[in-house]
Amino acid sequence: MGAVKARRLPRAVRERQMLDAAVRSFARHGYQAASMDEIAELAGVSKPLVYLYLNSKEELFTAVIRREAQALLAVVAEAVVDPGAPPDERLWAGLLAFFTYAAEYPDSWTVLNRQARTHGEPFAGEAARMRDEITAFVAGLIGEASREARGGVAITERDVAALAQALVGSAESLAGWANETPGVTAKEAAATLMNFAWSGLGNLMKSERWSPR
Amino acid sequence: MGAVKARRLPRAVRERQMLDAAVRSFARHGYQAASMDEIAELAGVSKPLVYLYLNSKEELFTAVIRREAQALLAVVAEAVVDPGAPPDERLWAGLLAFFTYAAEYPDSWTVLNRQARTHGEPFAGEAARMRDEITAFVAGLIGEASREARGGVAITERDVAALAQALVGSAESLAGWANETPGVTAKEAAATLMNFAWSGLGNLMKSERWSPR
Amino acid sequence: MGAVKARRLPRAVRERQMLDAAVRSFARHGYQAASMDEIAELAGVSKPLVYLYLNSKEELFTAVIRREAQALLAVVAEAVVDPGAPPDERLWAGLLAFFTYAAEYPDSWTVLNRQARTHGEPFAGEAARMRDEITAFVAGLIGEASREARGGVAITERDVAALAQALVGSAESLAGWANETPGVTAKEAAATLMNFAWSGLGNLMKSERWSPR
Amino acid sequence: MGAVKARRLPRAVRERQMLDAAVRSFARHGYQAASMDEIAELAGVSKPLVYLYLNSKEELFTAVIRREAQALLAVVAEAVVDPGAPPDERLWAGLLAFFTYAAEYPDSWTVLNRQARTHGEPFAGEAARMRDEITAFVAGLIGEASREARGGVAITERDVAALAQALVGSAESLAGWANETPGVTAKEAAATLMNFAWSGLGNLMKSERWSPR
DNA sequence: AATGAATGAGGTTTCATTCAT
DNA sequence: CATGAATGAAACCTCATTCAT
Repeated sequence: MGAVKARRLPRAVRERQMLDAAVRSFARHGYQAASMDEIAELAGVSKPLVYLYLNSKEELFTAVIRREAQALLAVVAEAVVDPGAPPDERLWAGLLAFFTYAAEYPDSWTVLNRQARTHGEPFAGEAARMRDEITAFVAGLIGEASREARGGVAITERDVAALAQALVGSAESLAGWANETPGVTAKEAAATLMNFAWSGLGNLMKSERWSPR
Repeated sequence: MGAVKARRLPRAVRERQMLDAAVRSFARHGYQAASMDEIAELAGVSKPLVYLYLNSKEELFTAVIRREAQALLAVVAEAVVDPGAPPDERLWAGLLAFFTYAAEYPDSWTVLNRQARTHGEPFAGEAARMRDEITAFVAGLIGEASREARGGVAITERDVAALAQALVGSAESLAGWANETPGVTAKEAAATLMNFAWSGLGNLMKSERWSPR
Repeated sequence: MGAVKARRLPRAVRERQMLDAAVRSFARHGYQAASMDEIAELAGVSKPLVYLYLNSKEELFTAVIRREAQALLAVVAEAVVDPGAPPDERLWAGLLAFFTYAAEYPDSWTVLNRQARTHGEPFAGEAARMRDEITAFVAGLIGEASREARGGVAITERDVAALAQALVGSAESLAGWANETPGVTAKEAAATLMNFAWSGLGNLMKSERWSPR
Repeated sequence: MGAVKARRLPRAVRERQMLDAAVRSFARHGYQAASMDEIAELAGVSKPLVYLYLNSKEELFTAVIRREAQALLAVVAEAVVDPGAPPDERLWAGLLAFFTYAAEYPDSWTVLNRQARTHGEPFAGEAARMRDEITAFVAGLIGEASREARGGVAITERDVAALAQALVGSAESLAGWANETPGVTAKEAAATLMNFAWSGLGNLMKSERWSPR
């Protein structure tokens, strides 16, 4: 009567169902507006079971953020794994992987980029950790490129950090735009960003700087 | 000496106090977690007065978003007003105004950039309207620059839109980073972004494009 | 600006406006749902003035009931004033006056018949007083008729009271029905009731009683 | 000994308790003045459970009206079930059942006759449906009697409707009077009404009509 | 392993009523 | 005389969370 009952599933399976449901719910309604009732129903289990496995709404959200962050990081890390490749190719691979992920799992991306960062501690911290990791990776690439660019001036570490922030921000913004603009592929978004960013970085390193007046 | 408690103020004054309080509260806790109780207390009035003037939590948040969006737009618009100036100088002026605003009114910026966009309709739409306006302005500058760059290849409208998204995203990201990194000035953030972005755009127009492999 | 200001009217006039507004509001929304705000606005005055003159919502409602009850009683009393006329003609005149009043002032009738009786003390008591007066008058007529009917059996006082209740209830019900059935006149309603009631009473007095089995 | 507090009852039982409590509360205070807090307490449960099962105050009141209307209708219908009996005996049985119900469940009767009809849509409509059903049944009996009365004049359908309204109004009024007058039995009230009404109807059919002047 | 039954705590909203001019 | 400004109190409703089976 009612839903088909799938009883006695192993814990790991049940937990995955719950986290999947939670991702959807948190992405659509936000942390506060998402209700444990809806999540349990989406997951096809009763509420007490959610509590038995995930303990509280806060822990559930944290678990969601952690899992999704790991997934995104894994996808990107896998793409950029070749340490011998030149930095621009590694950046390209990473961007492609990132835009593909954002397009393929929009709820996951929404949770990471919007909900987690918007709803204070401890969620923001959890999300920041992942973002920092990506930013640090990007900063590494920029530093690498700057060291390879002979004859250029040195770039301070803070400059590198700032540039990485800018690049990551571009990617985040483009991901949102790509997701809501019909017909924009991950590849196209990545290409736009490479053109925009890498040339700018290149000039920077050749010390062709822009200055006011 | 100095009224400790100023009672019977005219409506306009009270409304401003309430909106100020609401900006703080929404920025710190988010739309849902902010309580009308706290907002009323921050504003130094009773809850019913907030409802008498602003009608509901939703309308209050909407009013906040509208007021803050207007304020940000006004500041930027004022900075870029000179239509005779070259596009890079106008962009520079706009960025400087923007980073200054974000640094000076971090709660306002948080509400616009995080809370409004994260909490669904009708708030997201209200915030999107403002962001679109800024993005359109940036796109205008990019288009202008592209037309001035002789010998370059044409840039499609979608390219321009994408680049504007990227640039705006960079600015948003840098604003957040500047606000939480001690010692970073608005001018510095703006300079980083100009170097990063404008040169990239310049190369783009000279059709020095990056392409994979 | 806004409403035309009619200032400095004599108190009696203002009070009448307020009571008129209150009758409408109480009839339409009921005692609780009617708001002092709406009543003040309907009356074209500010809320504090309502309180200055009528003191509280409860007193306002009481004043309304009293005024309307007086008005209805006055109308009926005026109709049945001729003490020399036979009881059936006096009843007829009273019914006609009553149905006419209910049709002409439906809000007043609603307040008296529904709202006052439904909302507990002290309102129910106030309305009961008026209803009792009418019922007593009807009982008087019945008693009179019964004494005139020679050869009949005596009717106990309680029978008379019960019959008066029945007759008054018929009238109340018919008034509601007449008001919501298009094309039914006060005269028609009164005629139906006379036919129904007076003959029944007549038979009763001739002791042609109905009994079960 | 004997569970002082019976916890974890099945839903159906709890729902009944809640409806019972609501009948009491609505009868005593009216729809608006009755508080969900009091109803929950009367029912011996917490407020959230009331909402879980009945959804809202409005739905609760509607459910109450429906249940009580069904109960009253059922009682009356059961009494008049014999279609072979002559109309006066069927009326007598129905009246007896009705007065008995009103005496035995005064809160239910108050809710149906006063509160539901006084508090606007959708409650009034719900109550009107039941009253219309009863009125239609009475009208049927009157029509039946009129057809049986040979030699009389035809009674128009509107006359029949009006007479039914009058008879039902009598019954309502007498029920209230009986309930608040000590020592009046249901049988007595029913007898008074039969004497009053049936003879009047009889005369009507013999066309012994009362007319003014 | 899984759930129907139940609630404490807190949120938004409304309204009669008063103060100070 | 008249009112704009202001509030205490209480209502409806929701939700994360737990108990008992």
